[in-house]
Amino acid sequence: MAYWLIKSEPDEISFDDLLKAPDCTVAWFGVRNYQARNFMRDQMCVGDGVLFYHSSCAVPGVAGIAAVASGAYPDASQFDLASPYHDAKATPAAPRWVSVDVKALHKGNFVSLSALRTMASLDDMVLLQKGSRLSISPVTALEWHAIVAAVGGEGAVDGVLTTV
DNA sequence: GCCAACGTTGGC
DNA sequence: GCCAACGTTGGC
Repeated sequence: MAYWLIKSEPDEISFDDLLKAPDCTVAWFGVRNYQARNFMRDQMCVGDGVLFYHSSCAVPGVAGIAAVASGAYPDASQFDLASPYHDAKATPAAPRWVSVDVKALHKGNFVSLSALRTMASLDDMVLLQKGSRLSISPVTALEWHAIVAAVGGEGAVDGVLTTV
């Protein structure tokens, strides 16, 4: 059982989009960073908790709580010539990039980046470190519980995430 | 739009 | 394997 924060530009996929999707689930594709890929490929498990973060927008912050809903599988967009995520060096026999499915669990309070920065328990959070650009970053249990409490999602999340 | 920080590429 | 140049991220 692990916890993660994933960044999305809300213009591309917002937390509301996730809630509107079938089964509140979307494929998380387009990650083109090796460290983030390795987290998905090697460590993410079904039932892990996910903080869904809106980046590159007017008010960045945690927009909702989600869960990992699949193991890693090849990201189809790497083979798609028409996709901005196409990768000429990837082949179906030797894929480079992976996706996981992400399922929305609860939308509560929006917790802005500036609010996160005021929370003492988050001083060491990867997201808040200077120059941190990882689109997927690990979250400690302490950080998870502090942010879920700020979102107001304890009830909705309790018992939903599985123990792996 | 600016710019700091970081990742990737490619020549040597 | 070094490292300069370049591209990207993302807050402001």
